Amino acid sequence: MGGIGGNLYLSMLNGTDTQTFGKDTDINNHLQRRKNSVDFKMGIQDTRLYHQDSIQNGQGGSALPYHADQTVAGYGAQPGRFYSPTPHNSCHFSSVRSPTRNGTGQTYLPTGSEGFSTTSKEVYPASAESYPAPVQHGYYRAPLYPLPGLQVCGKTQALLNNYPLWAKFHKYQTEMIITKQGRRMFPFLSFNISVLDPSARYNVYVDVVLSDQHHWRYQGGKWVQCGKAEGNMPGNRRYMHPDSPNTGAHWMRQEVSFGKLKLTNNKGSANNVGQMIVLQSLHKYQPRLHIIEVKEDGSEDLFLTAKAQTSVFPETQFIAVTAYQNADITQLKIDHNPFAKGFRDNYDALYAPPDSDRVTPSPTEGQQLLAGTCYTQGYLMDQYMNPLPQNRFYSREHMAAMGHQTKDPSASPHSRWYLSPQQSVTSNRLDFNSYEGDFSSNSFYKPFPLQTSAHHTLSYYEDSPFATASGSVSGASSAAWSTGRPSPQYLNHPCPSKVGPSLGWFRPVSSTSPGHPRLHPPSLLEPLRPPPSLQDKPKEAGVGGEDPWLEPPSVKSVDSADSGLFEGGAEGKKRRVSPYASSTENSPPTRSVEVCEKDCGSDAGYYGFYSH
DNA sequence: CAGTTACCACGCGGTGACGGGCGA
DNA sequence: TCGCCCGTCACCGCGTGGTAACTG
Repeated sequence: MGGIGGNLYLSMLNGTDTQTFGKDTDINNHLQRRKNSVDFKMGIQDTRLYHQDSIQNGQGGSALPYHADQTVAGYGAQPGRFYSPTPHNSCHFSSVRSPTRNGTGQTYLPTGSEGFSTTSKEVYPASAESYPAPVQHGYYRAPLYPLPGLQVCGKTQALLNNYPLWAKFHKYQTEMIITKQGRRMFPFLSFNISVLDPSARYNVYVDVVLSDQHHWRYQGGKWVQCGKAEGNMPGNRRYMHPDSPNTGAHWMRQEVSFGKLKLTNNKGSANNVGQMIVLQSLHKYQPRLHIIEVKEDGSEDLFLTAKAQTSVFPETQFIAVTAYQNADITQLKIDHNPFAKGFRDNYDALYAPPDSDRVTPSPTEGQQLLAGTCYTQGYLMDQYMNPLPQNRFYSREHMAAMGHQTKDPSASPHSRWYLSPQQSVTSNRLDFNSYEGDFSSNSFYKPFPLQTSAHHTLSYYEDSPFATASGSVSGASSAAWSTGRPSPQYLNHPCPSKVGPSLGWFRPVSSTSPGHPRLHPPSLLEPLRPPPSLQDKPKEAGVGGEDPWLEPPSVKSVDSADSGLFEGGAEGKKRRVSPYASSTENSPPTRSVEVCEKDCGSDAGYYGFYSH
């Protein structure tokens, strides 16, 4: 077991700033030293430090060494269980972890006894029925996990970066299209990995296993089980991250994403076998993240393999389909996947259900929001918390009328509330070789201030808007929120407090709600809270009225012209500015730059994620 | 009839060709 | 005049969901 003997375990989540504490006094001392550590404060005020041993003990482990560290945090987690169900933090996780539509055992619990094989035998062994969730899930003690989408296995922490989006899909039972030529996942899997040995080498890969032994069918607006799953499905079900093998430092340095992973139903496909995972339609699958230490030459050592870490995020469960069944899922995909933008403009008019049935907020709802906030574009952002279709609610003229500088993404005082960590992705993502270089050059893409790696010392905070405890954020400095990790939505995750304003997705876990006096000095987190104008806004009612912590219903993202790729020249002439080059001019070197230089020396285009 | 497949239009970014401005 | 830099434009490829035709 990879426990650390009962020491409280604090991590900045980026793995480069992890410390262990033997005593509470150590924590307090550390707190003094690290006043600005938002993560840390979260841990303190919620007394939800990671307790490795407890976590480990909660797994009900396996005799197999490999699975000894397998983490199934959150599996079968019941509403309010993932989070501390304390009054001030009454967890709305239930709204995230949707119950199955048919009431059957969606929260199928892997026991960790399955192996790596790609055969059907790796199906989670027991039936759903055999897993009365309250007993089966690995973490009975709720408070141990302060962050959804975070899993600690052994020493390693894996954070599901786009957790909110996954959760949003999960709420409606995620469907993933599979085609013969392979279809990318959306949302895709993206993790932040921490607490690895920086010098050791690891393979990081994802496999997809059957989530249950049932065949599913969509009937009457619900997914219902229908017969047994077909076993012994041939084909690859493992996708090795192209950077593998690589050092722990490498994996921890950047986000590890699997955006190019493709799903196919073509069993005989010999092409791109390395990039494709073969699945069967109408079966429910569970992706798993594996981190295996390997030898210097990259080969897997039996002993090291035994220490492999596996993380399972139930929210990433999906049903493979050849055509979308649930219109809600279709709508979510259209709304969030930038490649589906072509379906956004007329979709509402053609297909939109009544507002009350909408998955995503109606224009009316969106218009209630402050305009002009999310000035990002494209896939990466959408992947995290995409705005609604860009054109849906706010025309550029409207934005201008609202007094926002559409040319300056950071100009909006509220923009950072909608900024996606996916922007950071552009500078901190590990995905194939496509993350080529510096996308953070524009000031808009400053590293996320919570990073405390060697690349980003706390001094960063001093320059960040958070250092100005006033909470007033200049447009320029607000950009600091635009990138990096961990994702704001983790730091401020869900747990929409009943007393709190909307935008719970961005609310600090810490609560300043009545009855729960602040246990800490003004936190750097506080500026994270939405500005008053947003706070005062009535809670958005999505479908079901419950994911206030997700992205705001309407956010204006911008096209390239507004994304900072262009800027006014000295002569007022519109001048194209390379998104990759400006860092040398006005922006301090960013982490991504370093990463770029160290790793590949190429530049990471924003959309480079999709480079081929 | 349910599920699968192939094709479609769409939006987007990347790329290269082309031309204009500017300095040597 | 030449070379360089930069901006504009068109084209291309990719990935997307929709849809009709096909299949078992």
